[in-house]
Amino acid sequence: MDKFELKLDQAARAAWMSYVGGLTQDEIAAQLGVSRPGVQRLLALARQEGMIKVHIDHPISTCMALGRTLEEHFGLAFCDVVPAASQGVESAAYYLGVAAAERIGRLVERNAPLTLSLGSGRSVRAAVEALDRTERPQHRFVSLVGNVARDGSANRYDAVMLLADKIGGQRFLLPAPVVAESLAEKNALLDQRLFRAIAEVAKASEAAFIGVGRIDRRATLFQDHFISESELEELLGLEAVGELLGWPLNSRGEVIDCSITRRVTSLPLEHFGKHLTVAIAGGNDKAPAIHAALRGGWLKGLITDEAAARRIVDQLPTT
Amino acid sequence: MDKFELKLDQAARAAWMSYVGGLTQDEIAAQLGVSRPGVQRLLALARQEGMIKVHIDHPISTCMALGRTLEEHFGLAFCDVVPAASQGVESAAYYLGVAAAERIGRLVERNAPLTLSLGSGRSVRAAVEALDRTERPQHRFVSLVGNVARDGSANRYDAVMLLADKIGGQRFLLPAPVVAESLAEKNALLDQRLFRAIAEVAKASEAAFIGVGRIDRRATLFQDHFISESELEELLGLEAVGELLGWPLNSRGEVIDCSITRRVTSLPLEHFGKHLTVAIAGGNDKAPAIHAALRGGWLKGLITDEAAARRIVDQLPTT
DNA sequence: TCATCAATCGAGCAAATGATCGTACGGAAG
DNA sequence: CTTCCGTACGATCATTTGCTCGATTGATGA
Repeated sequence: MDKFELKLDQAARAAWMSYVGGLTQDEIAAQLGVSRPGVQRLLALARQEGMIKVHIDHPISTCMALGRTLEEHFGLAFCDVVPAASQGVESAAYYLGVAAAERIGRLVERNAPLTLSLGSGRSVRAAVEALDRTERPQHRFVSLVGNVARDGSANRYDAVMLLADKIGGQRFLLPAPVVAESLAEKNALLDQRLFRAIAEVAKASEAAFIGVGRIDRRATLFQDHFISESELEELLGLEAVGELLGWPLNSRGEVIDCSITRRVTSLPLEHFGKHLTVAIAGGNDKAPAIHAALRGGWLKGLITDEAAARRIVDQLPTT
Repeated sequence: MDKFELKLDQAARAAWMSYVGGLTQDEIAAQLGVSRPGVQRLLALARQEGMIKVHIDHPISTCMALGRTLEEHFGLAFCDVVPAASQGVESAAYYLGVAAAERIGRLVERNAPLTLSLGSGRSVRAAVEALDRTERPQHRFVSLVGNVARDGSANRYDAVMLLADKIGGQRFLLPAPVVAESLAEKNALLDQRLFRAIAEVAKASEAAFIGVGRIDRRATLFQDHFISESELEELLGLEAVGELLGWPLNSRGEVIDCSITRRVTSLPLEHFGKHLTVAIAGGNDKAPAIHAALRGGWLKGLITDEAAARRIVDQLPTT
């Protein structure tokens, strides 16, 4: 056992004494024969290494009720609703990420090989960041959207690399922009053998965790220059309210046919009919986009927050 | 939803924000619109109601190694070793109780009807106290030792009542002292229809969680006046080192035949051959008694602490 | 309607925790 | 063997949490 493993062992013991035994850091220090700040560091290490699993074993009724309503109305396999965070976009993504990590964790813990696909987005990334490490080299992870921005840099919200690092599986990335410059460029990309091979892996995946994009000036598609200002206006003019994997949707959840749609390089949404397609998205501002995705019937699972869930539920026809 | 349920809901939300979201109590107070001490009270309520489940997802190597050694040497289905507590008997029982509650919880969570039997003892009681509530009215819980002390009061360490309250199952208590005043009294008790009915339920149980008693002046049998001082000396003279369900054992784990043994009203240990019989006991002083029970082959599972485990392992023949 | 009692609240204080900074130690390289 | 760099430690300080006590509010009974 090397030094780091000894450290982890001691951190586990300190964590056990603190969280289970209810001892103070001073008490633990006395028993382990280290200083009080040393115990503090051991506990911090235990938290950082993801050893401490906290589960709140009591449903929050309002979140549960919202989730049940959305499951029933849209025929979802599940809908997890986390408490709303009112402190900024990062912490909202973190809450969603923790809940999503629990779902992803349950899928990847099995031994039979699994092919899992990921979209992009801040919440999808947060989910992978919140996921604990494990060793399942038999699994495969594949990107559903291109991981290259228009300037050639990697997509900042792509998480397949990190997921494969954590779980040890094979990784399949799309070296392409989500929206091509032209129809010719898109066709050239789709014709590439690498592209077709990755598309086949994606089609074979059992589950997909994806974000939901909004269509406004803060949309990633616009901010990362995949579409121009005039194209944004075109989408808004066609009443686009959101996007899934780059495909723009109107409020009924229909993919809008326009010049942008023809240049999207992602696998068409129709291919995901048999997948467990799970969206990870929340926030008041995202509610219209999430609602559209639900109405379009593209989703089998949803991980959202209270703010978005409430806003969607408020707009459902009453029965 | 009544006021207490609203309170529990709010406590769950505060707990989620604190333990999962990592927010401070001031931050939670701002979001929930209550005072900071109010949040502190909500978190205290959440802890008191057992909503917060903490699991340390990393083994402590020394505990694990001791457990594996004892499993292999004595052919146990499992051996859980918790870190030693050095702060007094109550906290040692608490550590053992938490680990045992996890095992009991896994058994009772199933839906198929289960019959579970319990011995008595401080650690058995601590296990039931640490167990979370659930609703399984189809289960049955039965006492393995009489729940009546010599003066007619209820056994202070009997936990079947509490267990049945928490899980909602049927309860079968033995209205008898663990050691009768005389052989005639014992025979009269065993002849009672109620007694025989409860004994049949106990025989039908799949698992039994029992304590291990010591034989010295601090033994419960002596302190609660089931045996006299001269009888204690008799047991010590016969080299009794421990007891299971009132049955005294020598260091080889054999039940000692003597005047006390003939008056014990519990089900004889031979009846438990096919049960998952799990002892919950720890502490340096209990090590000889636990070791005797192991050598006698009476146990299929053990939940102990590091101090006891190390002392037993140190006495095993080396190979 | 008023008085009393119980429950809950928040201010404030003590205890516990989280983090920073200066120092020391160990290992590696020259 | 010496020097330098990186890591870890403990003292100390700032922040957070746990708890107590006095005050307030609400409910119940006369």
